[in-house]
Amino acid sequence: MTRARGKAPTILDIAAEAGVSKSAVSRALSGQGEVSAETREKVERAARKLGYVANAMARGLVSSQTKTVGVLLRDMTRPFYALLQTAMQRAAEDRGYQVVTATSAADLGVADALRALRNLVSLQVDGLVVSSARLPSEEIVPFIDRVPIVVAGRRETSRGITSVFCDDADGGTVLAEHLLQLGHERIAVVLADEAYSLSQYARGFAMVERIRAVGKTPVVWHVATDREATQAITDQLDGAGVTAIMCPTDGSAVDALEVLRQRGQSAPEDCTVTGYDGFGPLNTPYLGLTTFRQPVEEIGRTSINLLLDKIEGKTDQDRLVELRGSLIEGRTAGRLPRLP
Amino acid sequence: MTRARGKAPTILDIAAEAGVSKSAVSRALSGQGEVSAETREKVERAARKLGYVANAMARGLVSSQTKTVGVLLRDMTRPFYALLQTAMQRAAEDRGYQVVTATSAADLGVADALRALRNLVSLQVDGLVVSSARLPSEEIVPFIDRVPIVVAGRRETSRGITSVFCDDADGGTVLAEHLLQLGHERIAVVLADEAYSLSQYARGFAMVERIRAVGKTPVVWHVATDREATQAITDQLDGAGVTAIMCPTDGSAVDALEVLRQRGQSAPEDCTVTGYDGFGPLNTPYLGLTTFRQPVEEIGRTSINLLLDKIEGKTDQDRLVELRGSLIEGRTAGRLPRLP
DNA sequence: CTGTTAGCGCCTTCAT
DNA sequence: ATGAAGGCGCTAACAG
Repeated sequence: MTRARGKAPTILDIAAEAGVSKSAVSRALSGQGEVSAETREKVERAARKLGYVANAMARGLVSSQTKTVGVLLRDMTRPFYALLQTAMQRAAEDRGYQVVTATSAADLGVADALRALRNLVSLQVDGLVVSSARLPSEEIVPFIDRVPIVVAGRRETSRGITSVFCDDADGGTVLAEHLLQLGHERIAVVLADEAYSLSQYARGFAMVERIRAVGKTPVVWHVATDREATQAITDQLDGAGVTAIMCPTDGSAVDALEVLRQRGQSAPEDCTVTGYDGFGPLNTPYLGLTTFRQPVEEIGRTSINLLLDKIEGKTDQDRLVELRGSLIEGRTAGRLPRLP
Repeated sequence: MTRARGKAPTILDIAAEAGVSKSAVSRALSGQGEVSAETREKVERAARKLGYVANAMARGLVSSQTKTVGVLLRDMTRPFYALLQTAMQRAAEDRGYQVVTATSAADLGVADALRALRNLVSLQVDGLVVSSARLPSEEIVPFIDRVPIVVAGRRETSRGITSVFCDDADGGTVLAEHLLQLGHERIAVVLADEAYSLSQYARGFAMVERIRAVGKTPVVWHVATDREATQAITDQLDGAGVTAIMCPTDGSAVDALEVLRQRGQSAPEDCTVTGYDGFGPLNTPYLGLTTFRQPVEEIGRTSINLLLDKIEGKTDQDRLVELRGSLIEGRTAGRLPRLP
């Protein structure tokens, strides 16, 4: 029942049209090898006329390089990954590579991630950027001697893997320090489960550590994921006597603000609230979140550049690149407010 | 300088390892054709042992179908496209297809979009979903008899193209009607340029129309893009005497709220504000935006399903699928407030 | 049920 | 500078 689709023209069709051999066409179109100006001209006209588009499969099959890098992302609906993707795309494009992205709809489970990874490898990508805080490194290792790999967004020390990530400990420490400077004595930290996100856990852990380091006792509210912050805060805010709530993401910080709002309270008058991320739609002056900005774009750009350097043999070294973010002083954190 | 990368094993290696012919291997691994349980067993063991991953290029070259659909998106940093991507990914996965996404970093210009489109075609995708409100249909047409195409997010009437989109006129009308019901007499509409976004323009236009239809005069503030709403509102709010501002997106609605906040005002007490989209991080009860929700997930899912139906020859018909969203009554719109 | 054979579209020596 | 020929890894007819 399908409408007859015109078979895509091949170099043979062009060769016939232009009255030259297929190798001449190949040379003219790929830019490799010598061709006379006249031949090139004829070939190009024929190609345009027939609407020729090279078959990347056939090309990749013989040349065993596809000028394509595979990117495995955890979940595109999170601004972090969306921005990462965009930054990578741009960086790759600048160096003449194409990006093929694989994601699972929801959070990528290990099995899904592996399948996606195999698909990418199957597509003969020249390199791989893996950014899925959940995929254990053991699963990645089997691929490292088949294709260069860069892990983005988390520290990865396996031999043969370069990783680019943000120093979560630094961010958590800086934020906690900021609140301590503001005079807060009793601070709640919403701590996400390690299994859910290494990064969220790391930054929260650093906050806790920093608060302890100055002799104060943090109030730790464990949550499975940052999306459950609302529930945790609602349940435990009363009587906790905290003057500040530190959240693992900007999204959960907004949730915290909502809990306060429902009680007729607001930040920072009644309680200080901090987030973490500093990008995306929530990064708006209207909300004015006090948060820590992750250098997403830089992570993306750096990842791609290091990967392409590896692919092109410009370097043989694995590296650990740790990027730092910066504190954003918004309006949701203030000096120690009156205690209830 | 590159570390020697182990050549990927081919079916020949597996055939040797398993002691069978390469076609037996092909049959066993691809699931096509009959194979004895014993052979299959041997082959699978060998494949696992050697870490075999099929070469999608070779496979696609001969079978001329790749079980891959290409998706061209305008800009991944916008939640709309990110969510669309995710929904498509999920739908495709459910039917055994892989999604290859192409985007430009910034807004996809026509030239970029075309290049990306060619790349996708070059990869021999079995079908294409195009979602770039800017790419003129003339540019798409040349591809329609090479590969099935679905346009997502905008109405497209060219022969051979199925399109799935949201009824922006309906959304704009519903929102405007809502405000009129609330008693607003003088309403500002922030209208984005048609060249920038057909959708944003269409919904704004519908708002204007609806307001006129009941004999009132809308105050139209033209902007090049929704991202410039802050400037436009700041410049023109004073003395405009409006009691409500209708914005083309939720992002710009938040910008409007910020303009009010800087004047010590707020919605809906001093001025009603509405957005448009109803998804992503801004869709949070804390903001409580009165807005119109676009059925992004549904657009994505439907697009993929229609595309795959076309690919698999289940249908030969082009369709125009118009989906409807729904009004979200938040807290930023209220009854006619006191006039200043 | 299995092995043999012929390409898929392209690039790449090798002659010319 | 150009054409002829071989093969990349795989599937899909064929025979057996």
